[in-house]
Amino acid sequence: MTEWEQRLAGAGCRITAPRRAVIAVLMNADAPLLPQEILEQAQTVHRKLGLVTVYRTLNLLSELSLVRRVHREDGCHGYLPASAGHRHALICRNCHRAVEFTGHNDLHALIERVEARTGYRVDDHLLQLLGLCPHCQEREG
Amino acid sequence: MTEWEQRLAGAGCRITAPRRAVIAVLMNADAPLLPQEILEQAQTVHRKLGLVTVYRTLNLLSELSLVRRVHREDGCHGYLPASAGHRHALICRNCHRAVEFTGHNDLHALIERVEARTGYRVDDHLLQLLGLCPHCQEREG
DNA sequence: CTCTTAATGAAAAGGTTTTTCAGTAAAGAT
DNA sequence: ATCTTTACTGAAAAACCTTTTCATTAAGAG
Ligand SMILES: [Mn+2]
Ligand SMILES: [Mn+2]
Ligand SMILES: [Zn+2]
Ligand SMILES: [Zn+2]
Repeated sequence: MTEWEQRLAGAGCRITAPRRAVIAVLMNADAPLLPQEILEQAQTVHRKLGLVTVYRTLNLLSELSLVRRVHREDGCHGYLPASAGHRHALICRNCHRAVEFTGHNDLHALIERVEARTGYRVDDHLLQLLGLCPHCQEREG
Repeated sequence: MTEWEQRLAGAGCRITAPRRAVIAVLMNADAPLLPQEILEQAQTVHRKLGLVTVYRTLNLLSELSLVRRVHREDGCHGYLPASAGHRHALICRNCHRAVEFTGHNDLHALIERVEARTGYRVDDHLLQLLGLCPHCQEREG
């Protein structure tokens, strides 16, 4: 039983074959995957898997903070395995490989300045970085 | 002729009644508007306006950096009038009133640290803050 | 093994955004 | 003011993405 499956079980959820197939695909993903892409890859393991179950499993894994949802310019949402704690995603705009980073200090300072200037109280944020990974820099430069 | 209309004309675009209606709504917006909301408000000025033209005008205004697109948790995109330069949006999660802020210094420092740690070259980012505006803090606290 | 009910998949619905295309009107030329 | 060109428009349809519904299945406790 993987760590993710233990977390599911701990939350009172059943460990089913469809969920295992989705988890197997997501756990090793190094780029954000769309629900449709997850379906196609996971169906090689569990042929009967349906797209609805992919969406339901993604919602479940998101609630457990096992995956992170990233916003794409085209309006779709991709999903990545998430380390524990509050992290953000940096995504290669060429090969889409993603890494996580913590922006805690700089972001906290920024948020305090903005709060002081605007009078707003900030309690959440959305931060994603986009660029070229080392590999794609070589191929392009 | 408004400033926005001058920018459109300068880009070689025609100033039409549908576009004027969309612009009139967006120019004075203080919260992100959905295309459907823009349609409804703009139709009080130009009855025949269609949703397709709202989308087309939003793309046009985005390209000219006259409006900024904000990402909503529900997956839709709202649109706000945008000041010149690179700004970000801070949105009240209660009344949705939005203000802009510049995150230049803190964000630049953060990005340099992330570049050094990951080897990625960062060339774009997505940052939005969410919280309570002063008005809604009073009503809630 | 039996039982309960959470979970599943197919189909349908819901919602947003884009494409198509025939008709319209903006704006430069006459 | 009228003509001409063609960018622009709106209705309809298509293309997507995501959620809801509901009859069926199977996980896992007892
Ligand atoms: Mn988004
Ligand atoms: Mn953060
Ligand atoms: Zn790359
Ligand atoms: Zn507010």
